[in-house]
Parts: sequence; structure tokens; C-alpha cells
Amino acid sequence: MESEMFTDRFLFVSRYPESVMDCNGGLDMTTTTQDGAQQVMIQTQDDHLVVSSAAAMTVGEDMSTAHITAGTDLVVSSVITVPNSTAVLTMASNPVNMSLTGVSALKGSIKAPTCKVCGDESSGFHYGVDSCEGCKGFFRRCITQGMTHKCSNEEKCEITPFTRNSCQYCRLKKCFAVGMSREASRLGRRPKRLKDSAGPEARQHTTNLPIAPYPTSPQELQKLKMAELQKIVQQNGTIKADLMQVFLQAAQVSFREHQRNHGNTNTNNQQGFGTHSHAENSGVKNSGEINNVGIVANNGDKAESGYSSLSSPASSKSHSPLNSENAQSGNDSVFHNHLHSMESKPNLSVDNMVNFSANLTPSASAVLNPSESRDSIMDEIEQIALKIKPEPGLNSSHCVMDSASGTSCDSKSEGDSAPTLPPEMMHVVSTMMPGIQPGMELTAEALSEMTEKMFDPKVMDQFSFSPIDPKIESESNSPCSSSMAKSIMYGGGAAPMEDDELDSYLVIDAQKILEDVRQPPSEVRRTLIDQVTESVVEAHFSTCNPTYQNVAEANERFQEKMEKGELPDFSKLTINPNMVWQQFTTAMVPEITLVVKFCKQIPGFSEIEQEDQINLIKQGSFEVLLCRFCNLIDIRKEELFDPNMKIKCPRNVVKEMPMGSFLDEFFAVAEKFNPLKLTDGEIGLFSSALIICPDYDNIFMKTINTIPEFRRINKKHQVALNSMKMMMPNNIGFPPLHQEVYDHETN
Amino acid sequence: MESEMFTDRFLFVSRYPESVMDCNGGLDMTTTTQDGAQQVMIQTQDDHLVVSSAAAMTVGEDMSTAHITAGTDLVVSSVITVPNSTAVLTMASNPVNMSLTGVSALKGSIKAPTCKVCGDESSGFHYGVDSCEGCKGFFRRCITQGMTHKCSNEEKCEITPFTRNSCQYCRLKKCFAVGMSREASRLGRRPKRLKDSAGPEARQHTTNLPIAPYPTSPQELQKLKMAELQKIVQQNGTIKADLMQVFLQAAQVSFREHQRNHGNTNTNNQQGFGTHSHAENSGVKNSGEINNVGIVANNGDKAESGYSSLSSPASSKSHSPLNSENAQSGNDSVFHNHLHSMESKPNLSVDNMVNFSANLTPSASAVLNPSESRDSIMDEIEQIALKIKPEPGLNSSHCVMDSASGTSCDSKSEGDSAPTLPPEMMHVVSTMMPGIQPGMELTAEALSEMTEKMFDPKVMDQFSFSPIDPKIESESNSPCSSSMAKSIMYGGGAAPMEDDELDSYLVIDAQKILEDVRQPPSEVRRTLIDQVTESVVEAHFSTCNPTYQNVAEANERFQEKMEKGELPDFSKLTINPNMVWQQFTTAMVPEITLVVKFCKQIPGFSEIEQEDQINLIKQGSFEVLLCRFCNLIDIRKEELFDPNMKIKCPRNVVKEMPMGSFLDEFFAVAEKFNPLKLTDGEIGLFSSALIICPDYDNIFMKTINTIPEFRRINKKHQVALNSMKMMMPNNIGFPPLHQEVYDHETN
DNA sequence: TAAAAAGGTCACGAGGTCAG
DNA sequence: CTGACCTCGTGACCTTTTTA
Repeated sequence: MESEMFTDRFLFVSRYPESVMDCNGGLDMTTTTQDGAQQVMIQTQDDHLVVSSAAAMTVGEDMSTAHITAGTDLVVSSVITVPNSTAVLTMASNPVNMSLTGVSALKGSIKAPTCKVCGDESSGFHYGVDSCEGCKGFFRRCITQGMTHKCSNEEKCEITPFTRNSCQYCRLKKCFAVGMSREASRLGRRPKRLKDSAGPEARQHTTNLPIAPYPTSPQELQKLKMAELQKIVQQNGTIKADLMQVFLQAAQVSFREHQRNHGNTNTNNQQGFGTHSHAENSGVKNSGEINNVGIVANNGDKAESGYSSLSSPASSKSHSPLNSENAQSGNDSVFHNHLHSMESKPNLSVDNMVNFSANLTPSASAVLNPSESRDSIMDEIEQIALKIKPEPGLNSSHCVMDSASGTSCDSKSEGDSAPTLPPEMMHVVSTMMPGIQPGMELTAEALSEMTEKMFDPKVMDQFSFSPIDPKIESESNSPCSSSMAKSIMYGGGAAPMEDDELDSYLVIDAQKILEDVRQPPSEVRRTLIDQVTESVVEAHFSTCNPTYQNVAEANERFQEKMEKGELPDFSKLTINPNMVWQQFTTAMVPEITLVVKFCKQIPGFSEIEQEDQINLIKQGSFEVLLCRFCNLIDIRKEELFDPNMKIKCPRNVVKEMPMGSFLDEFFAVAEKFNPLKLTDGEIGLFSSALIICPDYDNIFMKTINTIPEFRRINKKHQVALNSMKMMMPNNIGFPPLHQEVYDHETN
Repeated sequence: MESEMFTDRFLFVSRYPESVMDCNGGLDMTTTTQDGAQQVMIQTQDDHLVVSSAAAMTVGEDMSTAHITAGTDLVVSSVITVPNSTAVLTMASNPVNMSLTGVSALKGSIKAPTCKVCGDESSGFHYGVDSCEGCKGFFRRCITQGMTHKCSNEEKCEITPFTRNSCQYCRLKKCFAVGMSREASRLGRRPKRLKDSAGPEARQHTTNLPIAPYPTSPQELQKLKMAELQKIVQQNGTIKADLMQVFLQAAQVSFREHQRNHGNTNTNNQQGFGTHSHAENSGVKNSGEINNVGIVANNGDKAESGYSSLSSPASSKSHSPLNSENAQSGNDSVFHNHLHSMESKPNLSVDNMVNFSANLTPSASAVLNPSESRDSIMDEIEQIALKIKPEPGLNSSHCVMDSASGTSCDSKSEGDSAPTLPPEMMHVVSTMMPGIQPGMELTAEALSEMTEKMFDPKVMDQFSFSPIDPKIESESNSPCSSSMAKSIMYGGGAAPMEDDELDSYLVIDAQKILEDVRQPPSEVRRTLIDQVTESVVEAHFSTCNPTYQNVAEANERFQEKMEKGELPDFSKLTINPNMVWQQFTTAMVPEITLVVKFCKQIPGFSEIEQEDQINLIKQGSFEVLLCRFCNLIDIRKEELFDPNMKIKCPRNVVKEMPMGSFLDEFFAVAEKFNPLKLTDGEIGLFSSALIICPDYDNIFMKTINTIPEFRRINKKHQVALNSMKMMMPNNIGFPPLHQEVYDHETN
């Protein structure tokens, strides 16, 4: 019966066999010569060309004309495509019995199916590609057990049946390159009639090859991210819905992974510095270990990490090529970028503790995009950042409490004189603190008392004159005025809203957002999440000073100095309240600059209207700062590193300092935040959420539960600022950037 | 250039065009006749057959021979297969321009239905659903050889043609979700009218509705529910993970919908009776309005309610066919069932206020399934319920505080004598209340003082001897002893655990559960949720006396009587403390019976081990009662309806009553609970959560936030019970069922 | 009688195994 | 770790059964 079916055979032969190969993968052919004409049974293994039934064809002498005799059962299962070449049909007019032996006999002699990876003989269509058993097994192992290979040969290894085992990295790369992926595999019997997917799949892969699953350059990668974001923004008209969810989802993925890795974070085990994974505690420095990133390292895990490369979306469940490449490719790696940025900035170097802030500012200014100079408000901040050049060291700037001095004194002003208040504000201060008189030096005690009063709830109400732009506040208390970003922000910072009221207001939308976030991300979104995660983590590392490693190193140095007796006993230092306040604000300036820089690096942040960017920064930057400063706090020892990581201050001393009650709040936050043991990457994501998200109450368990704490202290901070401003209307003692950023009264 | 490329066209034509259609899905054809031969460009819309470049073919007269002239660009992307038929190749030798209009002209005339499971091309209507060969075969294998799959991805795997093989569990789930079932199979030729329907949607409806995969009768539905639940229980080894989430999700869906419909429930607007939607306030009685069910009514809304009927899975986002069917089909409707059950029970009738409790008990006993009589503990409760036949009216039973009386007096005991305490307990009472002496009547004042002391936190500690079985308590304070249900329950009721401790302990798992719950429900789960919701709502309506409507009607009657002056002034009534206490407990007995009945009707409840059922009931039934009694409280007028809805009592009077401080707590709860304006259906769901869920702190915003309140008062109740028990070791004055249910000391 | 779906069949590929 | 070999689920095709 079979011999009857296959009465005739025909053959498609390209003038350029190689083209045929490219298009069809391996071809199985049985040729029988008879009557001087070729009689051929063509059968591919990869569905690209299958003739499984009868057709008779004869070709003319010119090889351009074919004659086909159709049998009773014409079953043509596939068609070949030979672009840019002439196909020649060779036919036989007489029936020929096809023998299976004949088929196999000619296998390989003409067009044996070859492994697209190594060129060996293919054993079938595995993971969407004709491949041999070896490459099939290899690929399977790679995607099941996450493999971290490394190439020592510039990633240019040739993959042949003989060399394929010499470089796993390049072999896997080739596997991806030829289109292998779990999703591409098709189970079941190969259809005789190809009603399904052979075309698209094959074409897809061949056309996809140029845009290989491996990222080409960081620039290109960045472009893709932005393009994706842009698309989303365009589609939704607002960046909120998607971008925010992307952040939250990224964070969620991270936290989930974190929990898996570190067990229950809800145990109240206190710990000291570093909210990071234990792996990072090993003291490895600048090794480029993925562990430094925490979350990204998690993405390298084999399953569910949600990591996928944009150019290879189909392989999201498999080992990420991007990841593996990044782990090995050196400077292109985001991980290396983190370290690189750290190393390349002397001001961020932990070796240069003294000159940190002095050197930082120029670098920070370089970060601010000059091309956006037309944007007035952002520019303003940037310009202010440029202007700030605090003296290195601690006693860099001061203000004298002198009623005659109405001008602001910048950080370069005179030495050790005490700050003064302008006369018009003295009555306010006098009201609050009867002991304070014009011209009198603001003593530590007075300042302390003042801050105490400021944070007194009763006083708070009096002094928390709305720090938010009234017109904005009238619109759902949002610091964002544009319609787009307005919906992003709700929390009014120091808005005179009742806490309860605020909470209930926020919780509603948090729940709604949560709902959306909990949606399992789509392929595209997962990709986006990964990219955003990368960007955020990278932004964090490149802008955050007190990372785990930096703090740890600083700690080591501090220990050394302690042992050498080089450090003075902090408790013996005479505390100049003005100095302390100045130092506090001054030391924060470069940090603020960095936070602003961080914000600007958050993917999609620049898509928001400028005004809203400002508002978001104003709203959230202190919270980010607070979040970062948690690293500076050893909640076990109850010690606070100063932002320059030069001096450690015990909590009780901090408390006694002017503004001490406020600084002490940092400890309170750290006590809740640090036990979560977040990695730097997670802190970065959390920070981005602080900036971008409207509300995060009740979102990611304990982690997010610390946010109200941030909010509360932020509120206090606002009140303090307002109080201070009342006392010092000309912003004496406020570094301009600090004032600019934290002053919510945009007028 | 295009005209040059497409120099020639060819056409495959089957003898059975429809077969071709079937094989290729949609075909776009442009035919041009020239030289008497057909010249055709074939192009599919779904990539199954694409001829995108040049090929020339001519056919002989016999239509069995074709002549092909290959152009310079032969691009044949696919081939059609015509099984069991002879294909005819019709060719043209001359160049033909393809017109796009011609292509699009034929677009849409041929439809390829898609697989409802994975989205692939459907091969027909299999197991009640348009599905592909793969899913068809997969489902067949699943239902023939029982398969035990497991999902490692939170059971939320996307099912696409590419991913369908990656998770059998989710694939099967999806199969069920879209309505696949053996019963739904339709054999034989499809009725002609079905084929004529225009769109796929129309066809979907017409085909799906008549041959609904799942039967629509309540009985059968109930069977299926149980089957589904059974499956889940079997799969997971515990009912916890899935069933609990189903409850929570059902509640979530409801609350969400509620919020949509009723706006912000967080406003503290007080309101009186009824925690229901305003729509229900219209006074429509027994109209069968869906509004009576609240949540189910919401499900009838067009969007996102999460409601879906198994019989019409594809239309889960549209108006629920089950819902609409039920709304119209009369007695089969669950909504009508509610009303029916209400109407058919004279004891529940609001018209019969006086004899309510007397008549209720027999009916309650009928509810208890006699077939389960072998279950000793449940039986015990049931038997007790049967035994309880309190006298109608208020002064039904009393206890005399008599040291000689050591026997328990049931509700039929002698008339008006005061309760007595056994001598061995009098020292305890004496210690607490020096004024009380053996044999002395328990006056209102004494009782009041006693209860005051009982609820004194300091005293509470002394008297809250662990009411939980010690062996259970040692295992995470669970009232459930079996390994299965143990994990369900954590909250130890009146366990001597510190509140804070308890809270933090609970929150952890609540968050975990929350996370799971927040997962958007899969198709199957959504179906399950709907079914569970229905069952719960139905159970609630059929067992809850103070539903909105009943209370409203009672209110009306009360108003009438008030106006007629038929009611005595409550404040003038002589308060017999014993009477009050007796009345209180007595009036609760039928309610407890109903709550037990309600619990037993909760889907899956009977799957739990008997022992655990008892524990769950013991743990939660009072909370449910409390929840139901909230309806009896008008927080605006500060009035309390008695459970029989016969007498209204102002709060201050309640407070002055013996046990008044305890009863007053009801107001406290109602103040938090009633403003949520839950519908009856939602209250039912909430009640089921109270029974089933281990913890619900922090789960559904304000609603769930009221739970600690329930817990707290439950605790007080436990303490009170224990105190009372100490005073009355032989349970004098405790109706047996009350004692049985609320006594956590299982020994 | 033919359409249509259930059920069977078996070519296939994923994944596991284990000697090398 | 590799890859030849094995098992088993898959699904395209086929046969059988049911129904219009």
C-alpha cells in the first residue's frame, strides 16, 4: 500500500544548497535515479519541507521547469523557502517504490539533518531546533539546573562536534542563538500537513538571529528599556498603572526570593549594620560577585525569578542568557557597572573618608543631565547642587545667630560663630522658648528644647502650616500637579491631614494597587520588571553611599582606628549645637544630591512631567535618605555612623544632641527596617518605590509596614523644617539644596 | 517590482473545499482567470499556508498534471494537506498581479475557532468546548487515567500553545475552568442552526448553553462542589490551602464589589439597623430580588465580579448565565431558596415572634443530618440541641443559688427560684464578691458586680484558666487537634496568650495567606469561589434569623406596636437578673443551633475531621453569633433588639442589666461592624471566614479589622464562662448546648 | 447518510538515567 | 559533566460511534 501511495517522488533542489539548509534545516532525501531523471523523496525532520505522499514531477533540461504528476493522494506537508535563489524542481515521471532502507541509506549523504548547534547529526527537533542528543541534553541541563558558565576565549568559541565540550558558555550561547528554548519545543507527532507553526517558528528564528538573545551593548539594552517604557506610557496615557506595578512587582519578586533565601524575616532578631544577605557578609570586596546585588543574583536562579531577556522572551523560564553573560562579560555587566561606578568615584571611595562630601558634589553635578537645562525647576535643583561646595571636614559652615545678619551664609562662611535669628522671627522663637533672646547664641540646650517642642504633637499642629502647595493639596493632597502623575501620589507628606484619615485614605488605593501587582506578570512585563530592576539596582549602587559593603569596610577601618586609638572619644567632644545642626544638614547635602540623582535614574522617571518630578523628589527623597541611613545605624550596638562614615555616635549621645530627638527617630526606623535584612538591591527597589509609589502601606509585609514609620518621621522632619524656617526666614543655616528639596512650599 | 516578483501563482484545490478550509483555517485567495486556467495567489491569515513569492504552474486538462515554472524567487512557506482527498493543482503560466483587495475580500468569510484552553487552533468541539487536538487528548487522558498533577508555580500558569505542556496541573485546571467535561460531550452531528450563527460569540452561547457541561440543578451543583472540594482536599492533603483561600477570595470579591457599589466604607457614618445596601432598604419583601443576597447580586454585574458559572466559563466576564437563570427559574434559584427557607419555617417567621425559640428547636434538629448520627461528638451537640426545649417566653428557666442543689437544672427546671452555687465553689465566689453567700439569691446587683469583676483585666488573668485542651494548646494553640485542620486554626480563643503575642503570631500567617489570596483566582478557582459563595450565602440565609429583611420587618412591626402603645416601657420592667441571664442564654440557644447548622452547610466543612469540626465550631460560633447580632443593634439609636426581635432595649438600659457590661460590648462591635454596611451575603461570607479561617487580621481592610474586636470579646466571653463555671460547676444555669459549644475544655 | 466528536494509535520529543 | 538510551506524555491522524 505504501508503495502505491508513493508512486512518484519529487525533489526541490536549490542552486544554493546552503540556502536550502538554512531555510530547512536538515533534509532527509531518498533519491532514485531512473530514466535519467532524479526521483526523490524529500523529507525534512523539522517540518520545513515534507512530502509524505505522492507527487510526480519531471524537470526540463534547463532545470527551470518541472512537470508534476499528482497521485491520488497528494500530501504536501511543507514548502521550502529559498530567498534570493532559484529553486529547481527535479522530477521523475515513473512510480518508484520508496524503501525505508533507501531513505536511511541516503541519509546524510545528501542532506542529513544536522544539529544546528554543533553540526553533529541531529536526533530530532529538540527545543525548537534540530539538534543532537548531546546538545539537547546539554541545553536541558542548562535550563533545568541554572548553570553559570564562563568563557575564557572572548566568547568566540566555535561549536563543533569535537569542540562543543570545551566551552559551555559558548555552547549555551549558540543554543540560544539558534533559537533553542523550552517554549519553542513542540510535543507530539510531527504533523504531516503542516497547518501549524513551522513557518512562523522557523522564520522567527532565522530572522531573530541578528537580534540574538544575547544583549549587544548596554546602550542598546538601555534603549530597549526606555522603548518599552515609552510604549507603556504611550499606551496608558499615564505611567502610573504600569510603571508603578512594575516597581512593585520587581520588589515583590525580590522580597519573595529574599524570604525564600533568608527564611522568615519576621523573627525579631536584631542585627547590626547592614540589612543585607549573609552572603555579602563575607568581606569580599569589589569581587563582582552577584551577591552584591542581591535581587539580581536571585534572578539567576533557575525558576520563577521572573527574569527574562527582552530579546529572548520565549526563554523566560529557562536560564537567562543575559544573566549568564552579564555574570561573565565584565564591563558590560550591570553588576560590574555597580562596582565600576563605585570605584571610579573617588568621592565615593571608602578610602577617602574625609573628603567625601567635598569631592562628591562635582561628581554629582556631572550626573545631572545638562541636556535638560531648559527645565527650570530641575535645573534649579541642579544648579543649587552645583553651587554647594561645602568644605571638607565637619566644621565646614556655620551661621551666627545675629539679628543684624539677614543674609544667608553659605557653607563657606566664617568660622565658629553661633547662628543668629533675624529679628522678625525672634518673637516666634521667643514664644516657643522664652529663654531665647535676639542676638543670643543658640545653645545646645535651647536648640534641644526647641526641637523637643517642635516634635510635641500639640506644637506640631500649630507649626505644621501646610508645607504643600495649596493648589496641589486641594487635589487629593497630591504633590503632583499634573494629571498624569497626580494619581501617582497621594501621601501628602507633612500635610495637615490626620494620621488616621491619611491611613484609611491610603489603604484603599494600596489594596487596589496590590491587587494589580499581584497579577502574575506577563512575559513582556516580566521582561520589563527585570530591566527596571536592573536599572534601579544599578541606580542605587551608583548613587548610594552607605551600601552594605561600604559600611562594612568603613566599619573595619573604624575598628582599626579604634584599636590604634586614633579616634577621639565622641562623648568627650564638646558638642556645639550649631555645629551639629550644620554638620547634619551639610552632611546630608551630598546625600540628597545622590538621591536626586538616583531618582533621575529610575526608569521612566524622566517621562514624568518636570513639575511632578520635583514634587516626587520633594515628597520622597527624605524617605529614601532615611532608608539609606538605616545602613549607618547599628541597632544592636545602638550606634550611628555619620553619613561620611567617619564617626560613630552612640544612641544616647545622639539623643542628647540638639535635634537629638529627631535623629533618634532614625534609630526607631532602623529598628524596624534593619531586621528585614534587605540587600542593597532590595533597598534600591524599596527606595524607588518610596519615590514612585503613591502608597505602600500594607503591601509587602513587614518591609512595607515600615513605611508609615518613614512617613511619620518625614512628617516630623517637615514640621521641623517649617519651624526652623519660621525662625530663620532667610534660610540661614539651610544649605540651599536642602532647603530647596525639602521645602514643600513651592511658590 | 511586486508584479515582477509575483510572476505566477498557483493554487491547491481540494475536491472538498471545506476540508481545505478545515485544514488551513482562514484562506485569503485572489483568483484571476487567464488563458482558461486559474491563477491564484493563496495566502492564509494564520501562517498555515503562505505563498509569498513566485511559482508558476500549469495544469493539464485532466486536472491531475501540473506544470510548474519556478521564478527567480521561489518562496513557498507552507503546504496544505488534504487528507482523504485528491488535490488538484491549478496553475497559470502567466504573471498575475495580486490585488490586496482581492485578498481582503475573502477575509472573514472563513473562521477558525480557537482552543478555549490554550488558544491554539481548535479542531472541533471536544468535551463541550472548542479545543485543539492536544487539549482534547490531554483531557481525555486525564479523565480516563486519573492523573495526579502538581503545580510548582502557584497554580497560576498561563496556558498557551507554547506553554501548555509545562504544567499539567494548570492545564487540566484550565480545561475544567473552560467547562470541559465528559458529560458535556456532544456526540453526533452538530445541529445545523448552530453552524449558521454569525459570530463565534453567538455560537458560543448557543452551543454552550444547551449542552451545559455542568448541570444546573442545585443538587447536582452541590454534588459538583463537593467533588471539587474533595479533589482539592485529596490533592493537598489538607483543606486549608485551597478552601480557605476560596473563602477569603470570595469575601474579597464581595467586599471589593461592595466598595464599588457603596463607595468608601471608611467614612464613619453611623447608621442604624441593617448593615446592608441601601437598595435593600426599599422595603420590598420576599420579592426574590437579587439584592437580598448582596454579593450574588453584585456578581450579576457585568465586570470583574469574579463570578463565573461552570456552565458558561467563557462568559465569566459577562452576565452570569447561572445567575440570570437562577434569577428566573424560580425554585431552583438559590435566591429563592433563601426566601423559601425563610418562609417555610414558621419558627423563623417574623410573624411569630413569641414562639420563636420554642418552635425553632425541632426545626433545627431536622437540619442536622441524621445520617451522620454515628459521629459521636457532632451527634452529641445535635442531641443536646434536640434536648433543649426551652419554654416559650422569657422566664423559661432559672437556677437557684442553693448549696444543696448540685444537679444541673435544664431549661425546664422550676420556675422563678434563683440560681444557686454548689458549696465547693462558694469560696471562689465569696472571694470575688464578699457579699454573696450560699443560698442567697443572685441579685441583679451582685450579678452585675460579678460580671464587672470578671471582665476586669486583672481578674481576667486569674480566671482565664486555659479553656483549651492542653494537648491542643501545646500545638500552636490550635483548637484543632488533627494534623489537617490544625494548621487551619491558630487563634486560641481564650488562650492565655498575650494579645500582642497573639497578634504578631497571627499576622505572620495572615500575610502569607493574604499573598496567596491576592493571587488572581484561576478559572477553576473562580468557579469554585462562586460555588462556595453561593453555598455560603445560601447557608447564611437559611440559618440566620436577623437578616436585614427580617430585622427591617420586625422593626416595622415594632414601630406599629409602639404607635399602638402595645409595648410596655422597657425601662419600667422589673429586671430580674436571673431572668435576664437565663433569657440571654436561652435566647441564644436556637441561634447557636442555627450557627452550628450554618457551619455544617459551609462547603467542605464536613470534609474536616469531626473533632476539628467541633473545635472550629467551638472556636468560632460565638463570633458568628456576635456578627449576626450586630444586625440587632441600632448603633444610631443605641438600641438592641432581642434575638427574638420582640423587644428593643436602649443601650443604657442594657448596660445597667446584669451582664450588661458584657452585652454592651455588642454595641462596641456593632459600632465598628455596622458602618461597613455589609449585605447579608457578605455577612454570611464573613461568618464563614470566622469559622474557617485561622486568622484574618489585617486582611480585608476595615471589615477584617473588626475581627480583633470579635476576638477580644470572645475572649471576655470565655472568661465569663469560665468564671461562671467556677461558680456553678454543675453548669447550673447554662443551657446544655450553650455550655457544650462554648466550653473549650474538651475533656 | 454524513457530519461530528469520542476514542484509539503511534510517531515524536521532553526528561530521566547512568556508564563513561 | 556528557550523551546514548529509555520511558512516558503528547498530539496529529485515524477509526468508531452517535446523531441530525
